[in-house]
Amino acid sequence: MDLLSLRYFQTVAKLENMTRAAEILQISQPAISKMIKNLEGELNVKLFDRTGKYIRLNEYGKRFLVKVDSALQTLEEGKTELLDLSERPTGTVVIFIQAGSYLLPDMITLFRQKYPEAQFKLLQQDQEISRYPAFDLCISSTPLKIPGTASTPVLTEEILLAVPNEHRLATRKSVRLIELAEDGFISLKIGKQLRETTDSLCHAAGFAPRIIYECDEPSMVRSLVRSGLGVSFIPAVTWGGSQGSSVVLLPIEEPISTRTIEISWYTNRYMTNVAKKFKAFVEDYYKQLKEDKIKKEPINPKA
DNA sequence: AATGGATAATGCAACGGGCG
DNA sequence: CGCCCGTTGCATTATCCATT
Repeated sequence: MDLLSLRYFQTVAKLENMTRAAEILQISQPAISKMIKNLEGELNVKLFDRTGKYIRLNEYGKRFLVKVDSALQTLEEGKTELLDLSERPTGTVVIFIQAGSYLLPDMITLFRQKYPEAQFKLLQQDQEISRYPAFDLCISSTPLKIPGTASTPVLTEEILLAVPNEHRLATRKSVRLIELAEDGFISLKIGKQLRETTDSLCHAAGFAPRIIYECDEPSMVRSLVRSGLGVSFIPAVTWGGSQGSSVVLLPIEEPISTRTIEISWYTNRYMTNVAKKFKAFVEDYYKQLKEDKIKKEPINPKA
């Protein structure tokens, strides 16, 4: 008694006609006849009454059909349950976060509204981690120098300059970075990717920035900037739009100042379903972020 | 060797049209 | 109407073949 013969029996029992059952099951009619006979032999009881050229399900057959129906249905349910489970992913995503860290809580919150079973483990750059940490996904703003990884860009954004309202450049439409050579900068700590990016921008402009405040967190940079304590670099999209009424954001004309956020993963490592879903979600999130940003504008209403 | 399938042949019973 | 007989539809049996 195997699944095949049970399925055959089920079809024959419902139609009470072997020929039509064979058509539906896409096998020859004698094959059905043989199957049924084998089944009856195994059960030691006839399942059909044969009267002339017709067959009719008898009492034994009826009883057996009830069981077969429920057994096959249980298996079907099992199948869909597993499918559900794989589409509604569970498990932990390990994320190595090198850039855009302060957006991550929002992303995770949104993602977990859709997939509540998903768990996250975050690795941060400043923690003591090996050179090639084990992660499912990495979010960074400079190309990841880890062998065996692939990546895809999710967002390219302009890096703007934030200056206090009363700053001598506040009414300008745009600035050249070299004009800020003598200004005091509020910046992230060394080691943060944005800091490295902006340092090299300054270097390209021909000066080393004078850092007057060095912060751990973007939020700290932003509040110091709002207080008018210095100038700072602000990524146009990921650090949000306006920095408050006391601050003016200026595009940098030269050098061209952008950064690209990308998401990376190990190519030889199996990506779990939940990681796949999150990756797609992150890509979408940044896309949405940029679209929302474009709708707002202009950058410097005072200019 | 066992299994699952195909084809051809066979046998049975109902159907249906024509004829007495 | 009722009977006869060819036709049709169907299950079964026999044999064979491919796959495992």
